[in-house]
Amino acid sequence: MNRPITLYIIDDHTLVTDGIKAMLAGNNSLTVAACFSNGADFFRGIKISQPDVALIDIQLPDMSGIEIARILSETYPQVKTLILSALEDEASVTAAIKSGARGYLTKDCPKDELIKAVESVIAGNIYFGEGLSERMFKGYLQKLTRQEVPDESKAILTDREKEVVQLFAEGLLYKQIADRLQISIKTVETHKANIMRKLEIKNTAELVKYAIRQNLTSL
Amino acid sequence: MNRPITLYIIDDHTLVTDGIKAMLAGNNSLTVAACFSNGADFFRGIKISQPDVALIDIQLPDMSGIEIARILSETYPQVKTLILSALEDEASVTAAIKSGARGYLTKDCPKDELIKAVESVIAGNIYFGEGLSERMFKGYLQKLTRQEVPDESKAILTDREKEVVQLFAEGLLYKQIADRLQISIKTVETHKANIMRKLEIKNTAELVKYAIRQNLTSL
DNA sequence: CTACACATCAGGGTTTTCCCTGATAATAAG
DNA sequence: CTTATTATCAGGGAAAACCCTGATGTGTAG
Repeated sequence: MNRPITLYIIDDHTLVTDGIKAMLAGNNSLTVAACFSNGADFFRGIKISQPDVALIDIQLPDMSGIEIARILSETYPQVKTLILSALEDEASVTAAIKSGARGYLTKDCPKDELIKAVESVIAGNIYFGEGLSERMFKGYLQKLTRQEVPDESKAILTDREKEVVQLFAEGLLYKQIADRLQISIKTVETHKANIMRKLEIKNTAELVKYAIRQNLTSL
Repeated sequence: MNRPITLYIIDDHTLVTDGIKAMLAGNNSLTVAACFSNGADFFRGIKISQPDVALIDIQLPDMSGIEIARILSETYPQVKTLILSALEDEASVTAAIKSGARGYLTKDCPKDELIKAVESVIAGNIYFGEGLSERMFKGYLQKLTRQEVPDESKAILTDREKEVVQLFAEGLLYKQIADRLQISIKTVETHKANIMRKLEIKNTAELVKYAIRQNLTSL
């Protein structure tokens, strides 16, 4: 028999990691080598030994799973990464692939799919849950080759723009932001417009949510 | 040996439900009788047969776990409810207890804690994860008995106002909200003003954050 | 019956935001 | 040296949001 496939899980929800471990307990072709609850711990761990596959939750306390996948694909390209997410929005999926991940699983996938996904990426394939593969992947590939996918995880915003986002997310008015940053209202307007264009969002509510996701403001 | 404790799980993440099922597979004092991925299915199921404990995720596609707990405590008070959440903010915890839930577990709790929690609520206790019990519960009790703290979880908002909050948090304009709710812009203005006064907030950013905390909109 | 909360709406004015078309300077990259 | 990016700013008008005062009908609890 072959050496079992080793798996690292990066997820801060013990119930999820324990659950996966329990599910794979009887499976001797797949073993959970280690679990990490945040990015920092994971990177410490991977220096010591590398798994075949890393199953990474997208939402982590210290950094985004996408960011981890990106770094991982550069530093340990032989480690296949699978992104695990509660959501299934196109932006996250495309961001996941752009980051170098080999697959995208939602937490509401059937348990068999997890095993299938792991075996699939080990075999060198890219795996997406069910209908997702066809529905999104083709369209995505077209976009990818043309470099026109806006990738939130990469945060194309400049430092100044991030400051502005943060202050908007704190609820400040244009005038107040202008005073705080010692610039004119017009400049704040320009920044806001640029931010909205870059993030492809249309209202302040989305801006606030973006700021929260990026840890620019607290909930 | 006693009849095993029966458990219903309400969570739309199959990985979580399957995980818990797998974890409890070898435990014969506790069995997962059924899993539901949304509130509607759950209420259909509970009409047929009632479990001892319902483990309810706070974020569900059709309604809040808090709302389910509230209804459940009124219609089937003998069913003990445990709220399962990814977050651990005070507002959610207090909301959980006010809704009639007997305990609050975060998804990053150790697996033993789940069993402990279930056994604890069956024994008639109220269970909170670790430090949470002392850190929050006492303060909460004080608030409850004195009714003098503006308690966000109490959500003094009317149903109509919650609808308005939700739509604002989705980024809709006054006009769009008016159209959606089939009322005039002036009425939307009134609702917004009342909401802001009640919540003691001064800007839309805070409103969005409130909506997110209350699960009225997604991040 | 009488409050009280709730949801509805109006007029009218002020403030803020949004949108458009511009411009300038500094700095970095090619 | 040219080009791109970033950060800065202006004018002017349209749209939206905000603020204040006030009103009506419908329930519901005492």
